[in-house]
Amino acid sequence: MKSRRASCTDSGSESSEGDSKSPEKYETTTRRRMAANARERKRMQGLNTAFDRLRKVVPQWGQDKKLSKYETLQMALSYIMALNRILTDARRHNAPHRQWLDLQFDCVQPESYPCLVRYDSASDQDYMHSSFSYQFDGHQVHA
DNA sequence: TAGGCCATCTGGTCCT
DNA sequence: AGGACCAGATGGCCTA
Repeated sequence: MKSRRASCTDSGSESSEGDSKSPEKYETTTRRRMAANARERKRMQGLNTAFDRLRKVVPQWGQDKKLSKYETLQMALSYIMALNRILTDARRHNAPHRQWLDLQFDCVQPESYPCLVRYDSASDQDYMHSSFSYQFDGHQVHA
């Protein structure tokens, strides 16, 4: 792991704030801050692990450079929409394996994932529509 | 060298 | 009280 912020110690309390406190209070505050920093690092590492897992299942079209976090989210959104569209079209055209497709289709409906897809407002819906097709370096997922 | 991306620290807020 | 989550600030690394 890269060590950033060489000027900042892990205590993070190089300021003169502690000067006005008793040594005990200062020590307690410092200890809590260090613990909080460690938790935050761990939380962010978990978040980055999740981003890495997402990158692995999202199309990259031969991009040698890994997608940024923002690009990963946009690509995932478009990718999900595209897959949904495929299922919808296949179902509409009465494709072979209709039963199987119906099952898959039901599984990807928004009501099956209320925690993942929610339109809390009209603006949310507008945002979804505006983000529907994500363009990345000339590539685009049409959905 | 500027700009993009990222890791880390930090203080605030909310929740248990 | 303490942990989780969040957003702002800061500074390092990398690339065009």
